[in-house]
Amino acid sequence: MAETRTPLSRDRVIDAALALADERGVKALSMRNLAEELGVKAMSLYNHVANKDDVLDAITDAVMREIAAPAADAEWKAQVREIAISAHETLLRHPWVVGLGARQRPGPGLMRYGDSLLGCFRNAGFSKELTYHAYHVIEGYILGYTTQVLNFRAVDTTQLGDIMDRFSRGDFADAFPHFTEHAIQHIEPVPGQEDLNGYELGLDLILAGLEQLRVSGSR
Amino acid sequence: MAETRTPLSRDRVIDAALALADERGVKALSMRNLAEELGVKAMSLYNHVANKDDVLDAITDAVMREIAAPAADAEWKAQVREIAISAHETLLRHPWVVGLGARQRPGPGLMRYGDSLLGCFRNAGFSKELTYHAYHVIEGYILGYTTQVLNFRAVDTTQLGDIMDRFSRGDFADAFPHFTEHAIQHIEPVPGQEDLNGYELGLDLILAGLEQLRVSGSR
DNA sequence: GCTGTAAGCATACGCCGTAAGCTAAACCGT
DNA sequence: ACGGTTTAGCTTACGGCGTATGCTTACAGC
Repeated sequence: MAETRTPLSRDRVIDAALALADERGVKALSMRNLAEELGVKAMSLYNHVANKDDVLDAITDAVMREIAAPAADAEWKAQVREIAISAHETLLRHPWVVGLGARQRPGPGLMRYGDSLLGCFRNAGFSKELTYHAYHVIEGYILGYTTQVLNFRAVDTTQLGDIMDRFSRGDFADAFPHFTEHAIQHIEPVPGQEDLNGYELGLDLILAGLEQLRVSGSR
Repeated sequence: MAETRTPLSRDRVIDAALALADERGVKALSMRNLAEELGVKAMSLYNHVANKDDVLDAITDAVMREIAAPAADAEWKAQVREIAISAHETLLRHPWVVGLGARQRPGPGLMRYGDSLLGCFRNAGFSKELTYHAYHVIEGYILGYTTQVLNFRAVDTTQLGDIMDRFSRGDFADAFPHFTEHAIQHIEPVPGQEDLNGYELGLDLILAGLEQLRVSGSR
């Protein structure tokens, strides 16, 4: 009978946008596609969101909310480790987030995430100044390492195993032997190579370094 | 008289594209704008480049060529340090590069850069496996930390000191005290806070950690 | 001088974000 | 019950984008 469809709302728009970005990539997230997904025309969306940037801000912040908060009673390194691993996994699950760059203003999701990370340091006795830098170091590492993993995945998804062939064939071995060696490690992982997780290796090394600064540090 | 303009060439197109991206941002780098900059119509560019992605690949690789190669006789940590700092500065000089993500195929500039970095590790006695991970860790850190700095700059350039006011006023202090504290450190740097360079602090901490793995490491 | 080829150009297609104004339905105080 | 106001959604349109297609012009080699 009456084909009454549920009306739009900001939340429905944002949810659909997040799903669309996850399923078809951020490039397919246009206002027209998003509207179609909702059975509506593009301009109708503007009754519920300010503009596309507003949508991007909102879905980014929604992703940040997925990052785990640490167990409150754990030791600081374990807490930061948990957050960092959860952030890594979350950003891998929504590969388009890191490509968006920083959205204009921090939303509540980002603030909650940042606050819990910063809290780990402060509660462990890190000084204000050291916390400031420790936060940037960890954040940089999480963001950068994750971006690299995603970049690599995006490249080999997009056809072009032919560049891999060129490495395997040794086309660049004379000019760039180390780079060739590295490329081949990517192409033909040796058994056991991925046993030790590169992300956690770097993470633990940073945590150990920060611990040293903490105990040594009036700073 | 004969207003004979110098003809187009791939290099002229790429050079102009790099200049345009630096001067007006990557958003202004459209085929139409680029053509106009060269006194030509958009489609003429396609006689010299395959498509826009080709242009982006090329200017990205050109930037990579600016990163310094390390002094050959230095100790490995000093070498990696020099590369990492040069990479950081180079990427800050061309703020659009990190926003482009990984281009499809590595060009000679990236290969030379990667090869010299990997060479530092291999020549210092790092095993193949440890080098593989050390490279990712350092690369991730460089990329991520630099991206953060650029994100922060982009945000405060784009108007919106009003969000800063909200932090200064303490609007979020109850819900997110640590994040508020951190935001205020950004807004009102304490004298001496920037004396210690956060980037180098994290970098040295990673280098020290890698050194430990190197000496301890059969890995 | 003729001809083949390459460089530059004009036009056009299907995308994009969104400004402006329209219509129809829902809600309101009376 | 009714008139007026608000709202949600739609239509149309503008100026931008990357680039496919096919034309014209100029020059190179014979």
